[in-house]
Amino acid sequence: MAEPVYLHLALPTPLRRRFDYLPPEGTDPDQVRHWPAGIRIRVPFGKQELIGILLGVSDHTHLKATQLRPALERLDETPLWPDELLQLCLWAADYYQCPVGEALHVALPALLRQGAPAERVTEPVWQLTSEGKGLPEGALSRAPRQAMLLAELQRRNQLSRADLALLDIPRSAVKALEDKGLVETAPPTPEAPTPALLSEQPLTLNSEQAAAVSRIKLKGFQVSLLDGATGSGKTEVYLQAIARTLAQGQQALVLVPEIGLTPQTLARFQRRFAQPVVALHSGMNDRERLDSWLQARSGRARIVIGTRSAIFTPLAEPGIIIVDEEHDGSFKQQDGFRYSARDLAVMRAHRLDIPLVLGSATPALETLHNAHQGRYQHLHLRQRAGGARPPTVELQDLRGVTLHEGFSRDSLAAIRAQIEMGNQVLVFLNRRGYAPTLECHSCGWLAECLHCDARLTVHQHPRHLHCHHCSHQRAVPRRCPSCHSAQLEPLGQGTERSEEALREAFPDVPVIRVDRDSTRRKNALRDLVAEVNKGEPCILVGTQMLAKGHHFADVTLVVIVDADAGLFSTDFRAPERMGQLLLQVAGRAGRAEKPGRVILQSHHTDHPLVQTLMHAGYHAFAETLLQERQRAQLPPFHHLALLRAESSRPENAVQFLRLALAQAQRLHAPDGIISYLGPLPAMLEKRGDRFRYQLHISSVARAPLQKLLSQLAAHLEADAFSKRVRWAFDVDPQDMS
DNA sequence: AGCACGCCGACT
DNA sequence: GTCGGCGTGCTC
Repeated sequence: MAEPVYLHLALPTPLRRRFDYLPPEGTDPDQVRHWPAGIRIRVPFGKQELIGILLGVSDHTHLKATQLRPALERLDETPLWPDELLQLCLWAADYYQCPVGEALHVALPALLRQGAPAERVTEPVWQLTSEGKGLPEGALSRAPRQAMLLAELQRRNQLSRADLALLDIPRSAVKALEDKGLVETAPPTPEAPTPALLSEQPLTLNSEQAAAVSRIKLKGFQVSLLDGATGSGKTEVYLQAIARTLAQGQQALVLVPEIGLTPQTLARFQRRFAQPVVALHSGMNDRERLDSWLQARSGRARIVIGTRSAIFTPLAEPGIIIVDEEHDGSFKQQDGFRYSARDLAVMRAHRLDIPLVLGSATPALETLHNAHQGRYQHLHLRQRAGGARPPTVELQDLRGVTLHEGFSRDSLAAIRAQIEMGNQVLVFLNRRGYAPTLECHSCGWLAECLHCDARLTVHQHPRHLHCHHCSHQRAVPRRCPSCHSAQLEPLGQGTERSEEALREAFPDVPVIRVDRDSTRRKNALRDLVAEVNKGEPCILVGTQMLAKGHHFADVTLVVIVDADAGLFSTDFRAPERMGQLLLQVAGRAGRAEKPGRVILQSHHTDHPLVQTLMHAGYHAFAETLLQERQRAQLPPFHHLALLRAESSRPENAVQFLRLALAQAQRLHAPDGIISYLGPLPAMLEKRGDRFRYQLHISSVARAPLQKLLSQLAAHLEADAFSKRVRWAFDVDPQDMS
């Protein structure tokens, strides 16, 4: 009789264990022995059924025969990931101290998690009818979406549903052309390789851009930091580096920040390359995401552009990875599997032995440090492409100055001057809503959230109080709940209030607010951006949504209402983020021939960090911060991990962390290598009725920290007390809140 | 995480 | 007399 054989599976549970099963009933053990890692297996689990990932097969198990149950079904013929990517996921689960099953789960498109077949469903495609082909160019000028569809079909013959989504062409436009008899559906033609590489001429590079492209390797591992101010033409460098990769028959993976994946970004790649481009982002439905994923895996898609989780896209012939705006916080997942897509990109490129480009105008301190250490190649783009001049930046000292709804008289005058000259103005304020809180003028009562340690934000459209931390909402009280006075006043500035104030001050120009609330509707942001890009004078008021991924060529003045947020935070990364955000916003001005001007309103104009940023620039600013980090033994000089715990009972979370600290100290006594801090309350101690605390573990070296975390995780999981709290590690935390 | 079991308060 | 609150325990 054949030796018994056991399946070792990763299951989507928070348990840090692998689960062993018997092969499904009726399978031949000698065949099962050859099942590859990375296929999905459906199994019974308690009273439920789960889909697990096969990690391996062996003739050993630590369990007794009575404890084992047979698996139900093998779901895949071939592994879902190439071995390279499965290994990367396993490495990441270990590095970020996340249960393997959860990590592998996050790395899969939703439909595959649910058991859908890993095959493309062949959908019909749209093509022109003979009547449609006869139409002259520039027809249907009164229906721009339909005209765009027509133009695309004339250029590319056929468009799939995914192509339409990528080009942002609504189904209504397709339907309209079908009804007119200009467009018809057809079965998809078998895939023919597109011979042409480019569908438009590349731009001429300036000397720095050309040098950058030539210094990016064609083959072999290399990390390049492409360090160039807004408008210096980083994207063109990416495009030309990608073109070389495509020319040698390989694919490109491009990661962009969450709100950076705009239709404009996609359109730029689509326009340039005659080869299939697919996107992967949160705005797509499950079917579209799976389709892009499968096209990347099969190698049909030659360029994959996606947000954070796209780092887990399988590629048939990977050739280059690009991470745009690499400093952006959205590359770090903030719950569950807390991975950094940028850091994993470095690891993946290394394991694939291919080049990686990290691009930013304001590189992360970690990245700059790596460049200084010679681990990354540092490529500078100092010239502004297209001859645009950098904006002039001036500080507006607010001390002792009368403010009109948050604006100084000088700022308002500057806005007026630009509007009168027919230009556009951008007002930046990183606070949505009307006012950050509601105060009783007679007794000092403040509107606070019942579920969090936070003030409620006043909103006017519609009028209500809103907690930005737990999404709790309440009506605005008419009288103070404490002293019954009617003198309740909104305190401080939000985007809604600035919008209102600017409308009153400038009744003749449109004031356009851009924040999460004003862009909730589908396509709202696109429509607002299109409106602004008509070039008519207007005032844009908005949050950091305005700072990323959008170009407003006619903006000549940027007013930053409050430059001080972040100077006095307890989060050690706050000043870095402040500097990056200010420069990103400032970069919106003066992109075209028109020179730009930036006004920074501040109560701390003589703060050394503000001074350095203003007068010496981002690199000197970053240098100062790096020196502070070194002195304070913070990242990137020391490595940091948090053990986070939360519970509806604060004493449970604190007690859990105390036990964890004691255990950690037994495993690795504090010495010159590892040190401990805490338990400390999180920045928002109570959030959504849960009390949150953290233990900081810092280490001079990676390896001992890694070893400690693995051992500690095993101990914690075995401890019965750990079941009373929600706990997780956050390795390389990006946000201390 | 799910999903069970298990023992104490306000309802038909 | 039951429905259901969430504490505790288990899942190959």
